[in-house]
Amino acid sequence: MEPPEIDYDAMESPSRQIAAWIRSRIESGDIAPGRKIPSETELVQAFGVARTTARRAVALLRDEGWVVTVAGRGSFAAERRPGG
Amino acid sequence: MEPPEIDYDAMESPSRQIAAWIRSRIESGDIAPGRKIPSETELVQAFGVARTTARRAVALLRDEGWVVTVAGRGSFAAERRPGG
DNA sequence: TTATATTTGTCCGTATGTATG
DNA sequence: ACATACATACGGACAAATATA
Repeated sequence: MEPPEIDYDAMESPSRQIAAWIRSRIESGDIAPGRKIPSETELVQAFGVARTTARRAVALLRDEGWVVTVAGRGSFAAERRPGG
Repeated sequence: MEPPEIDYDAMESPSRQIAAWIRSRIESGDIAPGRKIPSETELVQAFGVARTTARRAVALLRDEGWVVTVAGRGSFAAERRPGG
């Protein structure tokens, strides 16, 4: 699935737009539970954003319970949906 | 028994996946107490990983008490299970 | 004793990925 | 945006321990 372009005129921040895209991939099953989501570097390249922005997007998903982060390895789709 | 393929997108690191495979062989009795586990070189060939990774897998099992290592000879399934 | 092969031990450096300040 | 640290993996080189011919 191709990442959408960031809309810098939108009310939603770039980091939230990226988070929403990853979240939709998890919800649709494109990224199955326990599977790796794109790395920060890959998000930077795919969306053309700063690393900080990519990190914030992943942090949002982590705070929401959508992903689990393992230091040195990456972030992975949670085994169960938040509130599931 | 054929070694499983390493899943590089899984949450579990390659070294832990290899350790889990060896551990299961010991637990099932496939590798009896005192018997030799695969050498680092054999693990490298079987899983297609670097020796560093194979060594880490064995080190994990050693730390957990599943195997005993003898320099120049190899690693062997412990006589008794960890915590047994 | 010497030589060779196997296996583990110990370094080196490079790359990737996340954590923290 | 940057620097540093940590975790993990890859690849290579050589040493030490062990076993066998």
